[in-house]
Amino acid sequence: MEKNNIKPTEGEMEILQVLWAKGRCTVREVHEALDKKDAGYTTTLKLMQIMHDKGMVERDTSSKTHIYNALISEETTQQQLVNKMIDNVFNGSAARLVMQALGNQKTSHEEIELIKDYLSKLENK
Amino acid sequence: MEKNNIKPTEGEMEILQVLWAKGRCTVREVHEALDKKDAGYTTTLKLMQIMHDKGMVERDTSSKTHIYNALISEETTQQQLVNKMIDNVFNGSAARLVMQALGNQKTSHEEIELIKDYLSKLENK
DNA sequence: TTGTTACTACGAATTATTTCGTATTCAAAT
DNA sequence: ATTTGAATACGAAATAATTCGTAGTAACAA
Repeated sequence: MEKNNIKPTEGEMEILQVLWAKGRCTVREVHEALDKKDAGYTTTLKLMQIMHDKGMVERDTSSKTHIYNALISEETTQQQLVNKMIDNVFNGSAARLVMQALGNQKTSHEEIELIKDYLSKLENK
Repeated sequence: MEKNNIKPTEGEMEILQVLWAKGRCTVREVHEALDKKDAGYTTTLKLMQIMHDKGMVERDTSSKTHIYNALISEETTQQQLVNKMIDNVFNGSAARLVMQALGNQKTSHEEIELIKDYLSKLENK
């Protein structure tokens, strides 16, 4: 039984996005990177401290300005959230999620090709 | 500008699932149908009343036992949630969500064929 | 040394969500 | 008629998540 109850909140997801994209970051860097800076700096700080308590991120406190780094992997987290959505929202059918995802979004031709290749690979294994 | 800020909570989603699957239902029917009956009957009741306040469901109160019915469509709701997830979790790439969804779930051969057909249709329009 | 600035720590207010207890009402059975 | 059972209404507690204010501290420049 693994410790797999990591369920980032919405606010935590925003921060994880930044950490995954940019790697090691200070709180300020994360805060600046957040699109919707609807909240103040200390809010971002507090959130990241909570994430640290939860073990989602690690931090280097050797200098005054701490450096944060994601500890949970992007892939694993995405997988968990997708599986949860398939379950909660699409009654367990991955295919229905896929079609819903592709139907509405304007997906580029290249992306579609990419997916078809991927599907072929899936079939042949 | 439409009124499109419907963001069902997790609890609300569970109830909507039931209503979408079974159509018009009493509170008791919904409550029984909920897998994880971790909460009592009045919790389900209260939740459905709140959903009514929010305009997510309608209800027929002509008899003592009220009959509830979903007002927001399954498709629209799924679409919103998927789009949100593409944004929040997959940095805007629908293709990455799709692959993640298919990679891990054991998707049947038929489902994959279905999706490939769907993609072909998408391309030819 | 003394300010000034940017940072962390952290308690607490605010808001959202879930949960339950209790009062009340209606209907059906006794 | 009275009791009993199942339903609704609704306030309020419990829990979760976000937000902010303020205090303290380190670094660095004047």
